[in-house]
Amino acid sequence: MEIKPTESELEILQVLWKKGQCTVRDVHEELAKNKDAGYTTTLKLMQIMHEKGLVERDTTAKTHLYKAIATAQQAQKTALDKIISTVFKGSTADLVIQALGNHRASKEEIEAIKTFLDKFEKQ
Amino acid sequence: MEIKPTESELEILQVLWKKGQCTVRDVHEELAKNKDAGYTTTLKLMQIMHEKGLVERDTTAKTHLYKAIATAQQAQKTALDKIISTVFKGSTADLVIQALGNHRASKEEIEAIKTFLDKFEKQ
DNA sequence: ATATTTGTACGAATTATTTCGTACAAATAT
DNA sequence: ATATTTGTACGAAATAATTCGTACAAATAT
Repeated sequence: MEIKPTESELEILQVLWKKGQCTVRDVHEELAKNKDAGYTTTLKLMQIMHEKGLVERDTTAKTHLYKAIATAQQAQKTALDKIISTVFKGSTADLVIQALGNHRASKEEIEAIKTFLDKFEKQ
Repeated sequence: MEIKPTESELEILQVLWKKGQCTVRDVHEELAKNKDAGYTTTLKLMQIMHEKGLVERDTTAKTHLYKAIATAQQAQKTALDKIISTVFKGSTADLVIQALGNHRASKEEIEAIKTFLDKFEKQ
């Protein structure tokens, strides 16, 4: 399934992934920490996301509850596919090496990756 | 330096990175392979990119020559920073593992990555 | 019971992005 | 010399994304 949220929609999805089911207010409050926009803006965005099928909602109660439909994993895959093809000439290895070079990972992270690679190689 | 091209601008940058200095026609012809838009559309975009400082151009001759200002590497860094923070909760390791899991790399690529990690770890 | 608060709906303004037509100059072909 | 082709400039339309005001209903507080 293709998941192609806009910039602002992604901000909202992040909150939903982190906190699970949320009211508009929950999301808005969270966004307000780093950003400054009106409540109805968030509401409208979430309504649009619902129309687009990015989120599902429970309208049983007066205060609606929203939930992301795609998992963070799916969004991660889409985002990776896109940048690998647009800025990394299709090379996953390039991306990995850049990523490790720029954002230095901790020893534990490096170990985790090596373990992963070993396991991977055995197939 | 922050490099934040739009979707279409990125398509143009890809061509410039691949081919180096280009005329509008060069770029347009390349884009036309996968996409279908008018010549003046490409021209206009490249003019806007010039205004924004994404490309530089040589207007000595009648036919102008364009060149990307940021390197592909810089754009790669920006793109990585962004998705690591937006979809990978800040974890580079998560990104690397996802990337390797989804798009299986060849044995050579995996070796390259392991070598890189070893070298990296020694510091 | 009434006023205030908290919520949704939705139209419309604003801003960003993309697309293209038209004007016109320079170069090239006939 | 003149017509055609190839190029830039630029305004403006079309589309997409974001923001917000206003209306109104339900819940809560006074």
